Amino acid sequence: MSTLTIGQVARRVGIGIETIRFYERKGLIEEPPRRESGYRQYGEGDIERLVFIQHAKTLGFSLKEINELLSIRSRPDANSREIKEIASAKLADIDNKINLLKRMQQTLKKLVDQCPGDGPTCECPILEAMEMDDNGGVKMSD
Amino acid sequence: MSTLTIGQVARRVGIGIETIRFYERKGLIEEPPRRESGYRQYGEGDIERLVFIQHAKTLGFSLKEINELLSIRSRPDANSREIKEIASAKLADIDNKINLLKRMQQTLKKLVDQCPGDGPTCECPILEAMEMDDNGGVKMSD
DNA sequence: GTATAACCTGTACTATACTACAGAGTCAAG
DNA sequence: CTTGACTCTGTAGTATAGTACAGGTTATAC
Repeated sequence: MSTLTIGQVARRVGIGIETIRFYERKGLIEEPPRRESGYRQYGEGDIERLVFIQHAKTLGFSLKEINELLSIRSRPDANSREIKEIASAKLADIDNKINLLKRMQQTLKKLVDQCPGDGPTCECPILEAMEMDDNGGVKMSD
Repeated sequence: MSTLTIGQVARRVGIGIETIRFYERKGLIEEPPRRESGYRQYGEGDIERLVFIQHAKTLGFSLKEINELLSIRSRPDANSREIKEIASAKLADIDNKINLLKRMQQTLKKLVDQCPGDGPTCECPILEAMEMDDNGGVKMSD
């Protein structure tokens, strides 16, 4: 079985060398065997694991959560219910983030539309909204 | 004119004392005058400024951006166009974040729906999606 | 045989937004 | 006058996810 150096792995996965060592320190990937020189020796399994990490990241999982997913994945008696629960929680998480952002979007869009985009800032509805204690028709709280 | 201690300000605005000092260090609020003892003396203007900061935060502005908004606000010759530009940029920013999250949401929802929530993890479509190099109908890239 | 590319460890720094002390001094109530 | 609450400065830690060296060793190409 051929082995890969850290640089080859980095290029194949499309991440930085430092990132791989960082993941190792974080326990996301195992410490690989070393050559006599101390150089890390990786195999195809490490590539797969790193690709898994990248994919999980694009789905919104944090490194901590990815670590959990990985340890479930490597437990032979693991049930897919465990994975589904984590994924569902993440989905709820994403829903909440979207809702929060949508509220921000709505409020801000209203203010931007109201702003003439010219004239003194003392009449700017955007600033006014942020200055006001009780608010002129625009909700500011979460 | 009455003055307020940092603790009184913190209570009125609903933030921590340390946060106020942190904002001072960051230049978001000015260094207030001091009593002979060294105690900070705040006025109503400081309360308003801190409330402004809180409101801007709920609209999604970072402290750096809030600093910009504040400095524009305090410039007498400032034009509301400057504010509108910053707000529009932030709005575009929020739109992008929402779109990214929506893509995550879609992909993840599909996977969660496909997962039986029982059985071995080797058959879990969520894990499979993250493992695969080329993907089984589910897009993983941004 | 030498140049240089790649690798090693360890530490420190980036950004964001706080939060938590320690140790000392001050203020207000009883 | 004492006690406890409050405030001061300065430093360090939290979480997240890396990135960037310095200084030294090893591998590889010519």
